[in-house]
Amino acid sequence: MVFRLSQDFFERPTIEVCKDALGKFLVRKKKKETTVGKIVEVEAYMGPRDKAAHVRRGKVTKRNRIVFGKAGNIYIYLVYGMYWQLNITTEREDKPQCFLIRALEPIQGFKQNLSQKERRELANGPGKLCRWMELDGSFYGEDLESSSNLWIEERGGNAKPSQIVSSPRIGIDYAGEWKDKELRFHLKENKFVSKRR
DNA sequence: AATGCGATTCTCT
DNA sequence: GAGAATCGCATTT
Repeated sequence: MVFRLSQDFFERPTIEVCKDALGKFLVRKKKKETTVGKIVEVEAYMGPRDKAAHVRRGKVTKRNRIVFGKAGNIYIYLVYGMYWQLNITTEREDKPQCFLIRALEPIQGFKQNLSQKERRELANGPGKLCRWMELDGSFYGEDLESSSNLWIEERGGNAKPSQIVSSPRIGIDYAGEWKDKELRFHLKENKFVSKRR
């Protein structure tokens, strides 16, 4: 059975949401076609005490304000002047946390004559999956429970705990003692996880 | 008003 | 493995 995840899925402890998000399907309805990708890699950002998080120090800014809102909304921002990063808010308003989607296994919405390698390269990174699905700042604050353009589906079958691998997060070496915490989760031996270690 | 850099990716070596 | 691309935003002056 197939159904869209509602807010109560996201309004839970971020690490649980991360693990349960693996194996779910991100659906992006464009004007002419619909793209679908299986979520295979995510990272948790644990709020003000997390030195890698944008909400560290607990200060609300123009960029991070949506993280201080309710769960199940899109937090999307630009890094390095060119790459969008797709995050989803979790927990209640008093816990400004979120998770980053780092890689998708493309399921639908790409040329059928792609080579295995080309399909692997389509969404195996947080910037690349946004480029593929044409996600940008216009999606800031989008509500996954009610949006007609973007949502997450369960299609039966969740990832078993034995299939989930945890590791340190990517690209946050500045985060002090938070640098080594295993807050990155991906599906074991999945060929579509991002390259960087 | 100015500065410095990033939750990345690509190219070249 | 190193360096460039490229700009909005947070922080400092």
